Amino acid sequence: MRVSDKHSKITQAAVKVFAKKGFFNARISDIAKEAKVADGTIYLYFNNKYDILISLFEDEIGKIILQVKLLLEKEDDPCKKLHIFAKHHLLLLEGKKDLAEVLQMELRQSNKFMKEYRNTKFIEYIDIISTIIHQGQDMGIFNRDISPGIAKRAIFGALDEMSRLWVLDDDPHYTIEQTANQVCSLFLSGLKKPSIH
Amino acid sequence: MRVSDKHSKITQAAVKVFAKKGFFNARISDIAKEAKVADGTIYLYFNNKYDILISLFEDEIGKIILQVKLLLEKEDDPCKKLHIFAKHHLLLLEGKKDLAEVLQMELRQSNKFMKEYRNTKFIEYIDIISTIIHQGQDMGIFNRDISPGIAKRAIFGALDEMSRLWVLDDDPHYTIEQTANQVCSLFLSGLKKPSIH
DNA sequence: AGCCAAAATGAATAACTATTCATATTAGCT
DNA sequence: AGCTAATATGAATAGTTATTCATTTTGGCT
Repeated sequence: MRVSDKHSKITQAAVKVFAKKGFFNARISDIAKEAKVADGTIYLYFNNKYDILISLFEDEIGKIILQVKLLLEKEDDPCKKLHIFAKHHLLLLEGKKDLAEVLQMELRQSNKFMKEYRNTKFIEYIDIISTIIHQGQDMGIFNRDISPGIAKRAIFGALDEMSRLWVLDDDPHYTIEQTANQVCSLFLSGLKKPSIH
Repeated sequence: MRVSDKHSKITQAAVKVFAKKGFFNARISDIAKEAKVADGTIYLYFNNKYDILISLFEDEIGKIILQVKLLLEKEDDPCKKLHIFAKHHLLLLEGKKDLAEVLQMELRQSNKFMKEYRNTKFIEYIDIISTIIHQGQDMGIFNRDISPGIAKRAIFGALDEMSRLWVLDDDPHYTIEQTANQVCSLFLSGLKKPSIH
C-alpha cells in the first residue's frame, strides 16, 4: 500500500468525523475507526490533531484554487468571471458537503487556537475575487469607488453565509443555480432600481 | 448583592474568556477566576458550560435587536435604513470587541454540538434586513428580482465577514465608517457602472 | 524460506477538567 | 445577639482522551 493511500484515507476519515462532530468533539479514535487504522497509525502521518485539520485544509483548498483558476482562465468578462467563482464556490456543497462544512465551520475558528498558523491559502483564495474586481475596474466596467479589498471580503462573506444555509438547513429553499444568480446580480447591479433619466 | 449581579458578572467574564480562548479551550475555572467567584458558584446560575454560551447569546443579541429596531423606527428611506443597520452591526466591534468575537466565532458553530438549540434570536436579527428589503420593494425603490430571503443572508454574511477582519486583524486598513459605506454602496448600487443610455 | 527494516498496532500513560457536594459564610430577621 | 435559609466555596470525583511506545505484522529482497 502506498504511503499516500493511508495519508489520504485518514484525511478523508477526518473530514467525515470533523463534519459530523466538530473538531473538538471528534476523538482521534473516531477518525482511526473511520479510516480503519489503529489510533497510533495516525501519528505516523500527522504530528497531532491540529495538524490533521491544517493539513486537510491546505490540501483541499489548494485543489479548489487550481480548479477555479483553470475555469476563470477561459473567460474575459469580469461579470461572468464573478458568476463562475460564485457558482463554483457554492457547487462545492453538492458533491462534498462534509468538506464544505469543515472548511467553513471548523477552520474558521482555527486562528483562535492556532495563533501561529497564518492561513495563506485562504488569502490566496479570496484574492481571486479582488483580482476579478481590479480587472473589471481597469476595463471600465466596474465602478472605481468600490474598494476591491473590501468587496472581496463582502462577496466571500456573502457566499460563505449562503453555504451555511445549506450546511445547517435540511430543507434548502433555493437551488445552487438560483442562489449564485441572485448573489451575483445583487453584487453586480445592487438592490436599487436603475434610476430613470 | 443582587442575584442578577453575580449572573451578569459571570456572563461578562465568560465573554472575555470565550473570546480569548474559544469555547472549548475555555475552562470553567478560567471563567470563575475572571468573575472572582468559586467554580461551583457558576453552577448555581447556569446548568452547564453550554448554557453559559446560549444564555449569553440570547441576552446580548436581544439587547442589540432592541437597539437597532429603535434606531430604524425613526427612518423611512430603505437605503438609509440599510446604512443604519450596517453601521450599527459594525460598530458593535468598537465598544465590544470580545462580545462581537464570541457572537461571531463561537455561536456560529453552536448548532454542531447543540442540535436541539434553535437559534430564534439570530433569525429575528437577520429578518430585520429582509424587512427593510421588502419595504424598499413595496416602495418601488428596490428591484423586485432580488429575493429578500437570499439578500438578507448575503448582506449579513458580508457584514459578518467584515467584522471578522477586525476581530482577526490587528491592524485594520479601513475605518468602520468607510466599511459601512463601501458595503452599503456595494449592495445598493452594485459593482457595475450605471449603463449609459 | 529466511531476514530485516519499515509500517502498523492498541493498550497504557499522563494529563486534563466539568461537575458535584459536604462544608462554610453571609445576610435578613426577630 | 442568635437563628435560619440562602448563597457561596473549592477540594474531590469521575470520566474523558491525545499521545506514546513496546511489540507485532508486513512486504520486499536474496
